[in-house]
Amino acid sequence: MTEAKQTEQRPFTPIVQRLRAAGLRPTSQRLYLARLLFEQGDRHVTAEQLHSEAQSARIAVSLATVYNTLHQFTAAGLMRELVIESGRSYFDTNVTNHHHFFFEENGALVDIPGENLALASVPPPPDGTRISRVDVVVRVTRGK
Amino acid sequence: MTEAKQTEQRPFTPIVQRLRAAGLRPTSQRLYLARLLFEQGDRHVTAEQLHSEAQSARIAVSLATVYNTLHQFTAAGLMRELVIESGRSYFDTNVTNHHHFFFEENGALVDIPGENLALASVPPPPDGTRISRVDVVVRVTRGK
DNA sequence: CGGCAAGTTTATAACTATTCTAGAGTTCTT
DNA sequence: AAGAACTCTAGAATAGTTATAAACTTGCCG
Repeated sequence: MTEAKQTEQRPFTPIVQRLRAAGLRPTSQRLYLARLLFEQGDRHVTAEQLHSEAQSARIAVSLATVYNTLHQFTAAGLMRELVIESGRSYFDTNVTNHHHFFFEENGALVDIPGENLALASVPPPPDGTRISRVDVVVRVTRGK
Repeated sequence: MTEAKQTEQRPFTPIVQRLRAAGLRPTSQRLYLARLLFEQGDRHVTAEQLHSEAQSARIAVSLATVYNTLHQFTAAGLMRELVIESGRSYFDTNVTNHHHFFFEENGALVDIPGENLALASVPPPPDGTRISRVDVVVRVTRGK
């Protein structure tokens, strides 16, 4: 069994390190969720989506843990939370500078790389404050 | 009573017309809410806020009606709905082209006039779609 | 005006996404 | 190996919002 465990665990190594660096214990739930999140390119998921994806993959993890984990990953800077529609939060695995297309008909999100959308001028933040982030959402609908 | 009613009703006239133009019957609930919304400059309110404001002003209107009214006004183009934080919607009485500062510490919203924030380039929308709106949220925190 | 159809309001129940709770289980350190 | 700290979980609780169905208004027609 030791052998099987090792080959199974090898892909976790880099993730274990990311979690440790973020001050999070590498529990099995976090590791499995991290793999779902970070090993297939940039993703935009809701907690419910990720939970049912985990279920399908036979990963035993409760919905509460999915929420906790998404928030911890977000706090650690591994993800970013996006709120676009009332009633649900998306979590984005792409934490580089970028923006989004939002498809109003089906709620889908697609990245717009930072270099494809330029802000010519942003007004100075009010006194005593600083800009923590600028979010641009380009809403699109079906139509000519 | 007729006299008092008339002087009291006069300020409603322009609003009555706006509602009629939008295909909405000018009921007393809609008229009172419209006055709260449109007679004090640009506003960003949540349904709960508007409801308690109405209560303070001794306007008998249920929370359900506040929600209905805000949605109807939004559908009629008199307002715009903004979603920035999970769990609550803001309704904005300013429907001209503009964006927002969002104060992360207290959830306040402040308008940025359209001419103060320029988008140098927006990528073309995916095939078969068109841009219905671009929302820019500049998040600010307390700090130097 | 009188009265009917269509539209509106309301209290309340229902719902959805999310957070909380407290006890059981896991991980880390020594 | 053992205790402390942390984490997970089922289920209850919460918040904001939407649905329901009955009562009430409004607009319209004669």
